[in-house]
Amino acid sequence: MQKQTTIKDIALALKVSTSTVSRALRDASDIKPETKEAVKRLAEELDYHPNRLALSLQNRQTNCIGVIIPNLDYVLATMVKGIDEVALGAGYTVMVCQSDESFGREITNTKRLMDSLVDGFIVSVSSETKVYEHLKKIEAKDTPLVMFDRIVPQLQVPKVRLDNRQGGIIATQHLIDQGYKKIAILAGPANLNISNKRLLGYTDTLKENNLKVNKQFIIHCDFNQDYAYEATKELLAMKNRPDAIFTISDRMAIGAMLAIKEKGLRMPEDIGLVGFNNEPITNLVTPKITSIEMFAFEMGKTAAKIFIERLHSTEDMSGEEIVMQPKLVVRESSKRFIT
Amino acid sequence: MQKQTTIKDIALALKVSTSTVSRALRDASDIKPETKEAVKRLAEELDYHPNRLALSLQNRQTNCIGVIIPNLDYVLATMVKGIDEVALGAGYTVMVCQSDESFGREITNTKRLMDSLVDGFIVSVSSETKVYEHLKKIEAKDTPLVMFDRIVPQLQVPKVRLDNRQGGIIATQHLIDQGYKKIAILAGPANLNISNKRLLGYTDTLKENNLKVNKQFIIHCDFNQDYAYEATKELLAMKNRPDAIFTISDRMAIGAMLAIKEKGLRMPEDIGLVGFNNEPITNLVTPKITSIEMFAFEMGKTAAKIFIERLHSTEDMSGEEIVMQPKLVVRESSKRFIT
DNA sequence: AAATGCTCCGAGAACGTTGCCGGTAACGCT
DNA sequence: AGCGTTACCGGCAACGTTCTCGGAGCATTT
Repeated sequence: MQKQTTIKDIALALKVSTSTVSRALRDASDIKPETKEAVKRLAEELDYHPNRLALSLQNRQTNCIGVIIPNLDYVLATMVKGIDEVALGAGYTVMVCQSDESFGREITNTKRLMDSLVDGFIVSVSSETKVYEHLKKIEAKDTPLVMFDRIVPQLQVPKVRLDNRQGGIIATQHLIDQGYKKIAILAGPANLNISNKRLLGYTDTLKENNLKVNKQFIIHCDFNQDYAYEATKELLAMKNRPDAIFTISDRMAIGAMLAIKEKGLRMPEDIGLVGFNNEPITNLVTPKITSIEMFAFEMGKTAAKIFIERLHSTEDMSGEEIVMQPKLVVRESSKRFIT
Repeated sequence: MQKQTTIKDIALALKVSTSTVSRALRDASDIKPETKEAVKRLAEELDYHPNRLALSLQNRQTNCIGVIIPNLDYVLATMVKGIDEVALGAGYTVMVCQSDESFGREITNTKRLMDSLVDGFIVSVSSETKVYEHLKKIEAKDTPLVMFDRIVPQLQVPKVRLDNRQGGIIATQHLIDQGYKKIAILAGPANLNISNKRLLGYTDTLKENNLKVNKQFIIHCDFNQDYAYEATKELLAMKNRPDAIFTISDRMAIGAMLAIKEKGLRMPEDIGLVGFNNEPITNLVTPKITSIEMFAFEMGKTAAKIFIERLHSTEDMSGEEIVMQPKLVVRESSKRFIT
């Protein structure tokens, strides 16, 4: 394709060896100032750029980070931005690959990047991922791997995650404090750790408050507005319907909201609603939706920092786990009492 | 870092040459079936993966596409998804780099990827980009470059874009048809082509309908909810305020909506509002916002297709320009009459 | 019996760069 | 005069892969 100018071209033109050119360009010692100047001038003139491929092949590092994420929704995009910021600052380029919530594509992506294209991975698993051989293989090859947000607890790698149980707790406790008694939860995919931890926070809080845990009120469904809409319709059709719904994402909260409105119920009077992620949209719909802030940008930055630390440190960091605290943001959809 | 198994390891173990191993792995001819089998078995056993770096260095192609985008909002994320889909299918990996609307970072990103890391670029410029030397340099080096969405007309490269003028026309004509007479426009950054083309459609349509173009009603501001909010407040504070606002993005429409609501005006009765992009949020707020669908996913797919075509074709494609037609989606914020 | 053809394989160069080693010249010191 | 030191530079190997070329060994043809 393109005829790149190489170190050889410069060497030939200046009648010196490639070694000398290399030295000059790298500001190494052992070089006469005049030669250095001449080389640099010609390099500038010919618009020389070092071939990163050759460099990487030689010193076995690419200065690239592979970021595998399930999609590019608001939260993930924000996290990626955080990763990007730190990575760029540290001289790394990130390769973002979406698995599109597909296990198969997650595997394809990791495999492709594994072949010496990246120095390591920052991963958040897809909702389909139930088996982790591809991730184990990464660490088995001594390639740094850091997980964030949708982590896999049983893997011995550094992790950055939200205190999801705590998120479930503060959401549920808030609803209870507002006088709701029959609280349903739209939990995410059952094999996702974040789902289960938020669900755990929910059940624990119910028990804590001596409220019955009703299995019918626990619904697992995809992170998807439409599924949430359907699930909510079913919930509301019950003879003994819930008087509050806690959804594990804002997208699902939107779906729930649509179903609630369609049914003609008022929020927060007839039914309470709490989402998760604190996306901007929660502040724009009517009623505004109470949600849980998870500091996505910070989480992305932290993940990248940990990754770079892992990359340069020789000691074992597999136990490292950074847990961020969520924060309740109360809005109209659940505020019955003035507190 | 990791001790990769190479073709050499296999050769050594099997007491054959690396050439033979290479042949076996590539299913080349000139190889005895038994040898091939043996090599393949051992490769499997040792979990051999070819070093993409070495391959790329050798045949001067990386099978990577550099995608430079200004941010990762809904529209761009959707486009990236489209690019991803086509690229993956064609055996390419994409490197997504956000310039974060910063000219400096756009340059950094292109430079970094230029150094033999990608086979070419798919680019949408930042809102700060007013000079295009970095993009010219790409094509000067015979590296394929395709622009999409936020294109630069004066560059001789294949382009995929929306018919932005047409978008401006249908939005403005719709408002006129609904009886609005004093239509303001929140245009984007003045140096962005998409802004000016949508603006052009707006002014042309006003003239077409014998309506006066009021310079005070044309406001350039960033693609930003807050700026749009402020700008709208100013518009509404005029003695002779507009009775409709056309914003060049939905994010700006949201900002405008907030200002309108704050002022106590009703949509569509007191004032009409039309956005651009047809993001899901337009359908969720109250009132639902009329918008222009731009088929972002399709545009992403097309850009990737054109890119791959450009990559493999020898003939000049610099004149290629694919123009997609926008579509008006009428919602509550502008519908005064039943049509 | 010699020539030809086929099947299979190895050696070596190349891609662009750096690291290591060695070498030459000039200089100062005993 | 001989030696060590310094400053500067070139040669070569290596990173992992493929490509081109040139065989060796054997069977078939003339």
